[in-house]
Amino acid sequence: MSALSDVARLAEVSKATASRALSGNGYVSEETRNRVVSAAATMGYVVSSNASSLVTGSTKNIGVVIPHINRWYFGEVLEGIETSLIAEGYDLTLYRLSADATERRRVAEYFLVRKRVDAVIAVGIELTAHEIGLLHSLAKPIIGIGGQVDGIATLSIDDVAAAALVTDHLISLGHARIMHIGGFLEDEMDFRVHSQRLAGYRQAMNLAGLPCGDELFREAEVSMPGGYAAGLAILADPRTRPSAIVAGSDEVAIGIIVAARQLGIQIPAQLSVVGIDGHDLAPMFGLTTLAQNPKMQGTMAVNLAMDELVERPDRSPPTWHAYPMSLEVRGSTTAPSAG
Amino acid sequence: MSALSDVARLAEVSKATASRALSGNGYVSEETRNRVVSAAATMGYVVSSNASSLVTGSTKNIGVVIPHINRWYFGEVLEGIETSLIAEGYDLTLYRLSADATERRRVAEYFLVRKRVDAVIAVGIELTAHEIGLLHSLAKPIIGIGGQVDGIATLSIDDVAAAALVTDHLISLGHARIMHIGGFLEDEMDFRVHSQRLAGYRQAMNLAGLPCGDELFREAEVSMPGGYAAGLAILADPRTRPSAIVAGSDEVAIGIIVAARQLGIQIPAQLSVVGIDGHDLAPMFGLTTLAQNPKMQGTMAVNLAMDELVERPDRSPPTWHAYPMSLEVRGSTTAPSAG
DNA sequence: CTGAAAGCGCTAACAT
DNA sequence: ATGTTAGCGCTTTCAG
Repeated sequence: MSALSDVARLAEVSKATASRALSGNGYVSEETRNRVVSAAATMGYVVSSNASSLVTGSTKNIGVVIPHINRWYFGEVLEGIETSLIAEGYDLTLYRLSADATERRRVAEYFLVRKRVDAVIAVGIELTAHEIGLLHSLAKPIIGIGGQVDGIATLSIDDVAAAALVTDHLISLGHARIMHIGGFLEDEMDFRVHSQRLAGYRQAMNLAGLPCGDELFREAEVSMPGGYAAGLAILADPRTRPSAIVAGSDEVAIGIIVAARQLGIQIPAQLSVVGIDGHDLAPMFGLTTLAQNPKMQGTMAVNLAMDELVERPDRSPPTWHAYPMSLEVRGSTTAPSAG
Repeated sequence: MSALSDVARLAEVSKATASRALSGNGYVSEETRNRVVSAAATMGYVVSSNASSLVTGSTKNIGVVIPHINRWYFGEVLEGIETSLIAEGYDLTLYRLSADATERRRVAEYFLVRKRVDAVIAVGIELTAHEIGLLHSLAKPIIGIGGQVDGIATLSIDDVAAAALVTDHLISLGHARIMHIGGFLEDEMDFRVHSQRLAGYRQAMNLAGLPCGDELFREAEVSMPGGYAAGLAILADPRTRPSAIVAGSDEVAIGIIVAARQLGIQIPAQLSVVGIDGHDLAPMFGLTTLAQNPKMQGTMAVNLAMDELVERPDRSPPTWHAYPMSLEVRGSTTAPSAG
């Protein structure tokens, strides 16, 4: 496990010159550089990031805090982050944050603060003022994905508008009895995504003068089995069945579709279902969805983090970054046979 | 950003004593320890892992190398790893390894060697002899999940036996025309999982004296859309349609089921499908599967890594770890109406 | 039980 | 353009 001093000795230069030659900081003659580089190569030398970080203060490592790994949206975001980070020469240290308050404190106060990371990307997690203060006091950039938080730059779609958009789509097809099956409103971790989508649905329904009371809303676990269970429960009775459903997420929507098909309900002839996300399984299930690109969100978050790292290592006023991708309804839903 | 010296000053002890009090190494009187600990608490002191690692050589960080993040199996394994690692007080640095050789080299030789990690867990990736030699020469434990590799401890199911088991299950139900839809055999990253499962299928078919030629095998992308596309292509023509399918993975199996249902094929009356994995969506799609528990595999890999870290920091002969969980067929498939 | 001192491997002034 | 020097923040002998 050779050290810089070994390389320097072999190349017959000082440690300082070897360091400059390898890192590219400072003047080194072409010839010495070559000598050092090839010396390093023959010895299989790689810098100790610990030693380097200790003196420079930069770790070339970014912490990603995320509530789930194996849910489609989060997996996509994570992949996007990973790809962009590697391309920038950064490592990614992963912290899955559960809803458990104790564990959360531990991650925030202990793991993230150990000088391990240069910046933090929080996905789908509404950081507390205390957590943000902590990171801010360490002059560590924080980027949020999936919602808005005071004091930090965040990247998100407008969930209210998105839900309103898909609801409008169903209304324009002539549906009148439209249900919303969304996520549990008390899910404490996220950026109120579920309640905002519910609000968007209700906003569109109210504007159209259509009913959207509690009997037309149901909470489900944000997953295919969650949507499936809700679908079975709701669609079994033909008399109370809605003609269309706005699902809180594509995973829920797909679960509903599977349940509907199992009950012998024709889609879209007897039931229209729309979701939000742009899940790659949407075409396979004939799902109409409002497409966003979570992988791209991950990439953008990395870019944002890089900007903050480079341009404002000192704290300056935070910016709100609206998610600039265009959202468009993908897939089509024919008009209902019975309104 | 207080340092140990600040804590020491506040507690009116030396840096050495403060270090001992906080880390628990060495003798410190109860009273001094309390003084130091409370001083640290009031200052919000957290050790610099860089400085600490630099002198101890241990990073309390484990590198996880994985080919995909957003595929069910890999996501589950990753979650298991993450949970267990956090519980052990370790961080997890994530490296997604693509099939691209250049990128792979870079990750292996650069990222993993920078003294950032104490050990490596490779999931679904067949490390090359060179890569293993590299890690070995650094005395870094490596654990593999999902296959076997000479020279390192690995955790895996017996893919041949698993595929034979589900195939036998179909044979015992009276099926004679059984197809296998598996992954691309040339997928260079993995531990030959696909070819081993194909071998297991053929072994069982041969033993039963049933045909299993090339016309009964088809490669598909290991995903739901991959299985869906293969299913549509294969099941469209009733004359060539098999009565049962052994899918290479549950995701493929679910894709096939969705395709079959879309084609109006009754499952299991007209077609039986079995998979391997124990996907949590299996019940929802009425899929019979051979259950393993990838999340548990992740946990076990962490335990294994911990053992190696603690018990043999020096290199000693590697062990093969067969995956000890019992595999059982879950779900049921009724007998075929037409053999 | 506690303190002084050395040094992990590197980078960044400061000299030359 | 290169070398010398002084730490980065911590752990760990070695004394006491």
